[in-house]
Amino acid sequence: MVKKLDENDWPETLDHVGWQLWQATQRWKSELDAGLVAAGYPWAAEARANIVMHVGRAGIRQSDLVRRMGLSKQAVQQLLDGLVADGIVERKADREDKRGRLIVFTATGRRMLADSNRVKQDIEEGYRKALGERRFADFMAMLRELNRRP
Amino acid sequence: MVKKLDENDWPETLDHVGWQLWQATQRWKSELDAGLVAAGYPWAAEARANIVMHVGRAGIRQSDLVRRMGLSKQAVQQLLDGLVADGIVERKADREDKRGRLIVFTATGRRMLADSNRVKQDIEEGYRKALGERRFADFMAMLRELNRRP
DNA sequence: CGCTATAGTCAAGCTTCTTGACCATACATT
DNA sequence: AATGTATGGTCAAGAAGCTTGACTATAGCG
Repeated sequence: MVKKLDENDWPETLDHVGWQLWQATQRWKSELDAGLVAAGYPWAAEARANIVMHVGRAGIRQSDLVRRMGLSKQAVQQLLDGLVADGIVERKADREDKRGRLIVFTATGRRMLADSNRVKQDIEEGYRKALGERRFADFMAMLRELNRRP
Repeated sequence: MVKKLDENDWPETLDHVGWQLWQATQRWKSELDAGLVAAGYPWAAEARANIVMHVGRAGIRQSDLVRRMGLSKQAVQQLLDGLVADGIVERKADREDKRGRLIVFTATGRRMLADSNRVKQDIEEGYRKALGERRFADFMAMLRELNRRP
């Protein structure tokens, strides 16, 4: 008979904020991936898809992407190469800085943005249902507070 | 003059649960890494360090690690190889299942576990201070609720 | 003007994780 | 007991993801 591990059998070290946060994030990400794959973006689970959520209607600077994502600029560059090849974004010259490149959505990209917003709303809906409107609002407020700390 | 992006200038798509969760998790992880590096484990930021927090005093099955970490069994195996080489854990035969291998801490590993628990408590202390005891408890409760959903 | 910081590119390589093929033990069915 | 299938683990090869190093071009400051 194989010993079955149950909830209380796990090592005591495990129940801390970090683990709970990690689990929640993993879960959110995999729900997003599943939703986008279902919406017709089979590569949604790949690394370059992470960039999409950082590009707004106004476009974003490559160097700002680097800061937001916590990756090297070369990594971001490579991920962007992929998205450009997919026809999701394109690099435009930045008028205010000749060194810069502005990343903007193509028509396909705008469609994907809309789709992914829809998926995100669906996921969030699940959170609201689980916690209730009021507590969900509190939850978000606390997350923002934690992330804003110096 | 380079255009400076401020808080309100970010694309509207960004302020969702997933992003906040991702940020919080990243931050927690990097605080843990920094703490462990400071405590004398220079490889704390590397992938194999993630395993340590899953090994309790009683040890854990390799296959249970696989389930908990969301990686392939081969990946877990490789990470474990690293930890064994570091002298942090060892593989023992599992008496209840001759196929299984039990991952247990060495003396060095137990020391690291203690150190990392200390670091985690310090980090959590920061969260408690930021939110207050009461709200932090709520926060954890909500995280657990979200993670327990079917 | 010259100096330093910033934005981006190209190339090479390491780390991390995956897939595929495989062996041994366990468990269920008959 | 005999057989089939699921589970636990290993070995090997390779793809994905990210890094470091070396370089070019523009910006901004003294």
